[in-house]
Parts: sequence; structure tokens; C-alpha cells
Amino acid sequence: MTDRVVPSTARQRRRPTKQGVVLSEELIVETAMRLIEEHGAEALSVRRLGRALGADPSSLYRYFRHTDDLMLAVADELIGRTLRSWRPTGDWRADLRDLGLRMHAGALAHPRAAVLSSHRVTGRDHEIQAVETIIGVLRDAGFPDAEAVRIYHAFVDQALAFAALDSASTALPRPAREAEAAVWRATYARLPADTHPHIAATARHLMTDMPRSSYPMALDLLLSAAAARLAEIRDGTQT
Amino acid sequence: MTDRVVPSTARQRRRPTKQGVVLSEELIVETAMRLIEEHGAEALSVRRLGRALGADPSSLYRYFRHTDDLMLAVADELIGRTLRSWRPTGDWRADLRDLGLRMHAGALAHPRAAVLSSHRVTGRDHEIQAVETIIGVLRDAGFPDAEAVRIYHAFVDQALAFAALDSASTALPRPAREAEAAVWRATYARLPADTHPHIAATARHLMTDMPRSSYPMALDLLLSAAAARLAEIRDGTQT
DNA sequence: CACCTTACGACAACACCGTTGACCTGTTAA
DNA sequence: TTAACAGGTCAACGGTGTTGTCGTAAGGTG
Repeated sequence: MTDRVVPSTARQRRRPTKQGVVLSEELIVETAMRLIEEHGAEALSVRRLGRALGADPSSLYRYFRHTDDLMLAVADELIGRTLRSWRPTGDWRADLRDLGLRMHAGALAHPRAAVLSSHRVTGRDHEIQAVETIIGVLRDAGFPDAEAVRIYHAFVDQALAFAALDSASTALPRPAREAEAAVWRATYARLPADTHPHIAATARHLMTDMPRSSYPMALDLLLSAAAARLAEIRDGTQT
Repeated sequence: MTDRVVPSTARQRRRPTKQGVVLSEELIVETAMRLIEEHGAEALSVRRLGRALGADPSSLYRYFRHTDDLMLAVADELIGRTLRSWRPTGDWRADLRDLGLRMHAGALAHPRAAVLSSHRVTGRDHEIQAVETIIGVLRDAGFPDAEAVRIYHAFVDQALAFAALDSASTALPRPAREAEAAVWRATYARLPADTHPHIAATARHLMTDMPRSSYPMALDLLLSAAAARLAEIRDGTQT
């Protein structure tokens, strides 16, 4: 094999594909994202990506060592897009809420990339920029360094984790989702109050709440707990 | 095909496998869990499971329609085990904290099951019991029905989402994880303070905090925000 | 005890997947 | 003009989930 992948920047012999396409890292990442957005995350495979590009699947291994590497590149691009679409106002809590929702929405379409980027360090530009930005928001708000890092970590992981989780359900075809809701109604709405009093009492709320993502709620809880801690710290009553 | 799967309860012709094993839903689920625990979540495949059971892979389709169905059965068994290992004390916040950590730990080894069970209704016994129990804890603590459901939803999804996320990193072989940490040190610890002041200022904390799961922190934030809301409600100052 | 039915395990095949080693050729620098 | 080699291609390996078909042994029945 002798290391198939070339340093990425110093790539010179740009020979076109049999079908006339000139490959590049950006083109591959772009096409991968398009493919995912159009046909769902499960539709992405090396072979399908090759076909979409008009290239042999094995060509991609000249640009990425494995599929993971490709997903990390997608993740970094995703981070960049999210960050560029975000306009901070100076109100840390509102800004983080907005950013969290944007991260969640962005990652929702690319759950495999989201999972990877949470436990792997891409070390790429956009990732570094995001870390710098978010920790900056927290430090500027008045969080001490250690606390800022812990909240940053929980904030980012929660956005990515919920995105990965939620993507599974939004990826379902519409009829399947409605079938799910029907099962909810059929099983939970019918449990008798004497054996399952709490479910029976809240059945109405369960019906309406369960089909929605709980991320916004979780995000608000996280931010209001952080705000409470900040208030404590400012009062000098730090734990 | 004429629906290969039999109603599960009324199964009568218990013909042994060529290798002498008598299959059953429980045996299959047990074996699947053992396989996952011993060789990691990625080691589970229909073919490997068949081999471990001493049966042809296709036999399993007499018990489960697809792999998803099997994972849902695993998920339900997991819920049951977690709930059985949990001893509530009556202090809602401590109890939920304990339960959250147990759910997270349990699901960590079975991320595929965790993801599935978050957006699919198993409708099985253990799941129903868990819903009843958790909502009961919240209502008994004094949360009004709508709020109890919303917090329940966020709580459960958070545990499952972090489990699915964290499992990816704990599944890495030890040397790979150490390589990750090394990358962290190599890239983030070296960023100059003039271009990345916030990272530079908190580098020490990032080093120690990032390799750990942020779930306990996120859980504590969620619970303390919930406690604050409860206090508000009790004071009659409800939002 | 012998017979029939049929549940259920086995087999073989299909279409897909990621990945790799060997090959061949167009591009480029000298 | 030419030689080197980057990079696209081919074929193959071993894996995956899933299904149509078939044989047989278990169970109920007489």
C-alpha cells in the first residue's frame, strides 16, 4: 500500500476520472454532504459516493484513509457552516441557546459525523475556532476557567448527542413515524389507572410530548442551571 | 415469506438445532447481550450470533423480524436490569441522579439498543414499568403533570443520548484512546495565546476534562435546573 | 402405534458493504 | 523528449442483512 493518501495540500497531478471529473477533497466532502441531505445518512457508502462522483470507489482512498476520515472532514465542514451562520449578540445565554439549536439542527442531518466529532479530535481549523469561540463566550460571561470548560464540554456533547439520537427518528419515512405514534396511543393511552396511575394521569401529555425532540427542553435546563451557578459565583457564595 | 415470525408465546415445535441447541427468544437475547459485553457492540451480527448459538443465522428470523427487533428486545431487557438494580430512597433528586447514572452505564455497552429505544416504542413490560416509575417519582416530588412529562422526556433522552455518544469512545482500543489524548496535547496545548487566548488560558482544564464523559455534569445541570423550577412552582411564582 | 401436518431449522443465494494490492496511464518537471 | 510517479481503475477478499425454498422431526390425532 505504501500510504495511499497524499498530504492533501501538495496535490499536483490532477488526472480526471474516466467520466471526466477532477477529484478534490472539497468536491468529495461536498458530494458526500449532498448525498446525505438528499437520501439520508444511511445512503452514504464509499461505493455510492464513488458512483455519485463518477469515479471508482477505490479512488477515494487516495484522499481519505478510511470512511471515518471522510466523516471527520464532513464534521469539520459542518462546524464551519454552523459557526458562520451564527450571529452573537453579546447576551451569553441567548447566544448559546441559538448556537445550540443551530448545532443540533446541523448535526441532525449528519449523525455519523456528529458522533465521530464528539469523541475524536479533528484538529482541523473549524473545530479549533468553535472551541475558542464558545469558551470565549463563557469566560466573557464571567465563568471561571475550570467551570467554563466543564460547561463547554457538557454543552457541546449534549448538542451532538441529541442530534445523533434524534436523527434516527427524523430519518424514518413519514408513514413509519405515524405508525410509531399509533403504537404509543394503542399501548400507553390504554393502560388502566389502577395498575399504572402515573401514566394514566399524564397520558395526554405523553401523547403530545413524546413525538417531539426533547433537545430544546434539555438545552434550556442546561443553560438555566449554568446561569444559576454564575449568579452564585458572582455573589461570592461559590460552592 | 408468509410472516416467518411466530407470536412468540405460542411456540410449540421446539426442534433442536443441528448442534443440539433449543432456541428461544430469551436464549437469543441473552446470547446477544453476552456477545456484546464480551466483544463490543460492533461484534454483534446476525451471522456471529447464529454461530455463537450453534444455529444457522436465518433461524433467528423465526424469532425476530429484523435486527432492529432483536435490539429492541435487548433494550427492554436492559431497562429491566437497570430498574431492578436501583433502590429508590424517596429523595427524588438523588434517586433520579442514581437512576440516570445506572441507565447511562447500562446503555453504554449497548448503544445500538439505546438509540433504537429512544425513538421506538418497545411497548414491552420493562419499558412501561420504567415510564411509570420515573413519572411517578417526578409527580410525587410535586411537579405538575405537564412539567413532569417534559422533564421525564429530557431526562431519559439525555441518558440514552450520552450513552450512545460515549460508547463510541469507550469502544476504542486503549492505544487508540491514548493516541487521541496525544493529539489533544499536540494541537490544543500548543496554540499561541495571541491567536487563541481562551484556549490557551484554559488548556490545562481542557486536557483533564475532555477525555472524560460529560454526562455526570450534564445530568447534574439538568437536575438542578429541575429543582429550581420545582422551588418556583412551590412558591406559587410559576412562570 | 402409525399417520399427517406443519413449524422451524438449514441451505443457498442475492445484493450490498469497506478495504487493499496490483496495474496502467496521463501529467508534469527536468 | 523523456522518465518518474501520482492517482485513477480493476478485481478480489471477507464481511454484512435478508429471503425463497426445502426437508424433517415433533405434535396432535385416530
